[in-house]
Amino acid sequence: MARVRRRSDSPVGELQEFKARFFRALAHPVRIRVLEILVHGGRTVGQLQDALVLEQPVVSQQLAILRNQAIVIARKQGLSVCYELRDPLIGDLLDVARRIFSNHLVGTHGLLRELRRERPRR
Amino acid sequence: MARVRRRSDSPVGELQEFKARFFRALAHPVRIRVLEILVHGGRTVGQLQDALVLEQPVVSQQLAILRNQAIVIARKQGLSVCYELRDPLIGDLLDVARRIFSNHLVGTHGLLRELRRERPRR
DNA sequence: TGCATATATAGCGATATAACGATACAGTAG
DNA sequence: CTACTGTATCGTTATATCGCTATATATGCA
Repeated sequence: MARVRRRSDSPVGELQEFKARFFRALAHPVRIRVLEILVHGGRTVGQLQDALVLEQPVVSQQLAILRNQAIVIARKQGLSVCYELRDPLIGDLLDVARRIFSNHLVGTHGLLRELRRERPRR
Repeated sequence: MARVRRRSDSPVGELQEFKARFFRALAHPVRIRVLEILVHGGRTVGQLQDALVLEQPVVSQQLAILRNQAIVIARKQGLSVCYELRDPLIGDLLDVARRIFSNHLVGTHGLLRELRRERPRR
């Protein structure tokens, strides 16, 4: 059965590929945590390393992925490198995501309590 | 050099794993496109198939992934199955993402023009 | 120059995800 | 029951990502 295609129906294209790469960059627990920390301001690699309790190469590697998608930017300051969000909207994105999880997790995991503990920004 | 950990520094945990799984479900061009369509209302698999110009198993498979993360829900209506967003906030999430891309793409790809063409919802 | 600190990248095995074709299942009609 | 339509799942191969270790770069200082 041949279906009729409306003008507004557009197939999957380059723009969706681009967006998918962006979301893929967010799709890792360490990178999520990094962004949650950077929402509160810039941090050096060493500071992130301590906060995350991870080996240095792990942190640098994940930061490189975020850098490649221009989600964070790096500023050299002396011997260390300070990372920050390229766009504060990233914080908004995480907030919306948190609200979605909050709606969804009601009654399911004990994760909900932990989620509630995360304070809304500002 | 031993660094001091602040009380507010928490390592990567289960909650971040959960969030990462969520973003990973978004991290695919077909799934992005599906959600962009579902923002405007429920669609059957066949309707999505036509809009996306893809084989049926491809569409079902991607829908299954979105279903597993409870991003969409399925309602049977007669012979066909209608999918819709579980939470309208998903649309908000895509909007914020679009604004981030818009900031970022200025002057880079010709993708920007295509992005601008996407009308804000409501 | 030589050394220490801070960060970045490379190499590699294990695992996961993607793409694609074939097939199975569910509901309705006859 | 059989056949048909709409949807879901399976199986396989190709590719990408992860986690880890070793190593490389870059900067500051003696």
